[in-house]
Amino acid sequence: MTAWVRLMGAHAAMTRSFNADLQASSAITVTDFEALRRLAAADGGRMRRVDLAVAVGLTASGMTRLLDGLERAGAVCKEHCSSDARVTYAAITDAGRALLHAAAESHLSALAAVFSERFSPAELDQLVELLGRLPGAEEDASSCPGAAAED
Amino acid sequence: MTAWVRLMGAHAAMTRSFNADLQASSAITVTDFEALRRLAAADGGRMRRVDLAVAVGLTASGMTRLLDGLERAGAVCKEHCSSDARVTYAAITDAGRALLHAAAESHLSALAAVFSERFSPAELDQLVELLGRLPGAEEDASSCPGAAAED
DNA sequence: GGGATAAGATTGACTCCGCAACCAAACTAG
DNA sequence: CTAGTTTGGTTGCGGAGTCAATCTTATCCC
Repeated sequence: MTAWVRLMGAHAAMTRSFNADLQASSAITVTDFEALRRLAAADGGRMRRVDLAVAVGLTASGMTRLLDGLERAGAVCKEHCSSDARVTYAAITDAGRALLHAAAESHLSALAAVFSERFSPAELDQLVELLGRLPGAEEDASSCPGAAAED
Repeated sequence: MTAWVRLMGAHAAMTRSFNADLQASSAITVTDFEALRRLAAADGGRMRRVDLAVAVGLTASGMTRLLDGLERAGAVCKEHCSSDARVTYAAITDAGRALLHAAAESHLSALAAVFSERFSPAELDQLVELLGRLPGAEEDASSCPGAAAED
């Protein structure tokens, strides 16, 4: 139970801190950042909205709202799938990549600082491995098998 | 960075799941639960609102709102401090203890299940220790030195 | 083919909670 | 004693994200 309490505390504190930084420097949230990062890394710079949602740990409706914001900001756009009219892709735009790049600069170094000043590389590996066993973690680079649908 | 991503994912998934359970069984959230737990464990069943806020990882305003809810539910009440008119204590009521007890039944076992089926006791210790180094964790049983004010 | 069922996506209403601004009480000087 | 500063606490406003309901398109099965 202590593990859960500490995880909650760490998440709350770090999220608040990183959100404040990102908000000030790029007007985005940590979840926005994570979504952009996933899109930028995805094949073709786009993903189905559902897949993106589970990747970043949101529900489908949460993803709709998050993408509303990013779309208003011009960072992503919708693309339709010709083979299945139900799906719409979220695709990162050039402006979105620029935004991500600008935000990454300070965010990634802040992130690295927090962890590297507290853990040795071996300990960090340990932590990553242990966290990966929890539900909802490990939605990493996998789960994109049928990513090659057309337009 | 993977550690941060996994922490976010695990937090999102587990919070949603636990919240759903607690909401259904006792009409409270995981944060409510944590606050009640802290109060029940505190000396005299009460804490200054600020101290409680940092203990559960909220801001002062978040704590005001959370306690509004618990007070409406009759689970906590306010107590004034005679030696410092600024502070109000949050004190757990008998109804609050009953609520906590009822909620703990299923919540703690769900919690134990999630962790025990994924980690050995030694690994769990490891995880607790590593998480404890992160900012915002470790707001545990310490930090209540001057808890013996009057009235 | 034609109706049930499922999957992707969106919307409305709601909760939680943070920030910034604020008030009041308490220390700290000059 | 009075003026500034700090600390505890609350409130207006707004953002983020959930759930439940809904709509549309696919798929399954007879």
